[in-house]
Amino acid sequence: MAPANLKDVARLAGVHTATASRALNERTAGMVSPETVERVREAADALGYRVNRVARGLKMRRSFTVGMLIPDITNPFFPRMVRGAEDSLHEAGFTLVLADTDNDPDQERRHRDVMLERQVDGLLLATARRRDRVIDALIAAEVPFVLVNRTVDRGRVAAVIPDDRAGMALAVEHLYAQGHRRIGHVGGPTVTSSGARRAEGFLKALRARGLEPGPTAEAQGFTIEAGREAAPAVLGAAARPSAIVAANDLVALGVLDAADAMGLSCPEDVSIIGFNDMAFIDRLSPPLTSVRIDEYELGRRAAKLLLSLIADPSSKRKTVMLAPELVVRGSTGPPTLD
Amino acid sequence: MAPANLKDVARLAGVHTATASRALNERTAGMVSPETVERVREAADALGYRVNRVARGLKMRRSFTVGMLIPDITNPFFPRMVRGAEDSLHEAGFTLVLADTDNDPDQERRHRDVMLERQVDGLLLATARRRDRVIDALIAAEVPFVLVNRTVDRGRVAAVIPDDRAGMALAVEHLYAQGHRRIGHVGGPTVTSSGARRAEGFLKALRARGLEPGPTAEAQGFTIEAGREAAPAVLGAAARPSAIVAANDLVALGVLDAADAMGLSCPEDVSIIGFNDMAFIDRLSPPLTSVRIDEYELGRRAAKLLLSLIADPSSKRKTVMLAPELVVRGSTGPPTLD
DNA sequence: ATCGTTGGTGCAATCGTTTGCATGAGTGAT
DNA sequence: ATCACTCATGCAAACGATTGCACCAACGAT
Repeated sequence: MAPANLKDVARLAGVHTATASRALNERTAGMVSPETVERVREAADALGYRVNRVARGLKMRRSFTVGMLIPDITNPFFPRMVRGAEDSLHEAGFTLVLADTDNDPDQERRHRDVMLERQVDGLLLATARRRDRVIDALIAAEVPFVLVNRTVDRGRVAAVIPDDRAGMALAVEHLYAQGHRRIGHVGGPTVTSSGARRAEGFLKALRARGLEPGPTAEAQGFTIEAGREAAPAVLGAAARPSAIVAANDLVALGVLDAADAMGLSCPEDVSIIGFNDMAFIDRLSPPLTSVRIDEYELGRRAAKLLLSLIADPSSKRKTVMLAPELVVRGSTGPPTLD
Repeated sequence: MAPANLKDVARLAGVHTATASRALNERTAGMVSPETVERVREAADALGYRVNRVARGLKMRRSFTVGMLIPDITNPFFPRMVRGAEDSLHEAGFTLVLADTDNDPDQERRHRDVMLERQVDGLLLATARRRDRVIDALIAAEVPFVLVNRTVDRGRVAAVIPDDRAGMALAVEHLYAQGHRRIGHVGGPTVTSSGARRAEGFLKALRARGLEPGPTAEAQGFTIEAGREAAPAVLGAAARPSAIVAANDLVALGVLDAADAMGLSCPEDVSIIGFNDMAFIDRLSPPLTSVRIDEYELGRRAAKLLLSLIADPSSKRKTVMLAPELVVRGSTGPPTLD
């Protein structure tokens, strides 16, 4: 037996579908007499009526659905972010559609298109590159969207990102205070704002302390693997740094692996700092000192921003920066004198 | 300017919308002359036409959308599962709608309803309890669904779960081989099939070796916190076990914490085995010995099963069990003689 | 008694597709 | 030349809701 529709409810209640629709809708129930509302509600209950949101969406040209594109849910950085977004979305009656893109522009494009075809009311993107054609097209099409974690170089866009430069300053300051003077950096891909801004922030913080820039390298991705590959260039530099700031926690783990492979131990031979303070990073050996970003809040704020953009498309696109916080653990310590 | 619809395309190509629809659809393009198909395609390209899947879904009574309910994406067990499901779904042209329920039946019910209102073609549930009203309703409504990771006690349902009993046998055998004779268990909530089956499997494996059942306790959830709270009952038993098998990795971490708090070290004073072999569990200190479950495969198989159920609703509901594998690491070792 | 107002309801169009059926042109067999 | 078919296309009715507008009854004010 097919599920009941509005017409069935209306027939049972002895009213027109228009009246039934109004009676069932919070916003319009005031137009209908209280007795009728009651009668319609009873009929709906009796039939187990549930509104068909697809039909409603077609008519209202609003799907109450938001798409979210992330590189990879399997990367422990993202789940908290997704959860933050999901929670505020649900609170507002929206549904989340999720897709992973593996940082592949083709996949991003494809998923973006499918989501638009599904008439999502807006998009949450954690996949931005500094120059991003996928995003340019979104701007051109005037689709409401908010960038999360990463942003683009130019154009007024809505974004919620960590204060990357401030985070790097915290990291460098901590190492400086512990006595480190030769500090290296294993950065992330500079095609992303996180990679670029963190590298900049690192250099700026060094300069602020009057230190020479230490050896740096660029990891090809924000992954353990990429960190492992990039690290030797820094660890093996002529004047080996006594400390390394990594672009994020996964890269830091890669650096840790590389150090291990070179027979260097952490923090005795080299201190290492990560970025994000991912889940479980505190239980590794050694527990990683990291620049904490509230990932949940990142997602939550982005969703809220998107909702306001959807409600009022003419509202100002703004970039929100979340303040980082340093969490000191076992992977950093004073340099060994030599 | 509103995005182009089929009528616009048809007008530009000089044909009826029906013809345009057929021309653009792979399946029906054969009904239309090749020249017309070409003309319609060009018109569609020129206008940047994208099909409105909401409208299509309404007409076809198929949304090509699948809902997935999980307890909490933030729990490192789930991301790989979600990813597995997502990948096979996308491959088949379906979209994934995700929701977290925090193991709260009310939330499960609410999300289930919203998803049905959104006309999802089927549901993937990682939230099952052994007796589950939410699921009973799904059966009654004849909605295609597949359970993942956990299943229900009765009724023919489609499910993809790990072979919990076999997994526990692997764990117990390993400990036995290392010389352990007094083995305890910190189980998960027995309202779930995982909790119940693993506890059963544990006892059965002991009996198979002719061992007395060691001390056991039931954690209130599959979390570190719950493991920490339940562990003392086992660790503090009159005859302290030399090894403990935990219901999953998070519970194992809780047990580890509790042991630590009691001044016991692992694996010297007590060996600990987890279940699932979650991401990063190999990098903790000590690296956890665990019963490996292929989480990605769990999600992938469940999605495939669901797709076949959607394609043919009358097809047989079957339970697929995935074989576990033991991964031995630093948290287990021979018992210390005393 | 008349008129304007208000409140409740119904009518019908509409959102953008898909699809069963009708139609008409062209083709080949008889 | 006729008939039966096939092929390509158009027509119009859905799918299940929402909503602007029209309508009508009741009511209070003058």
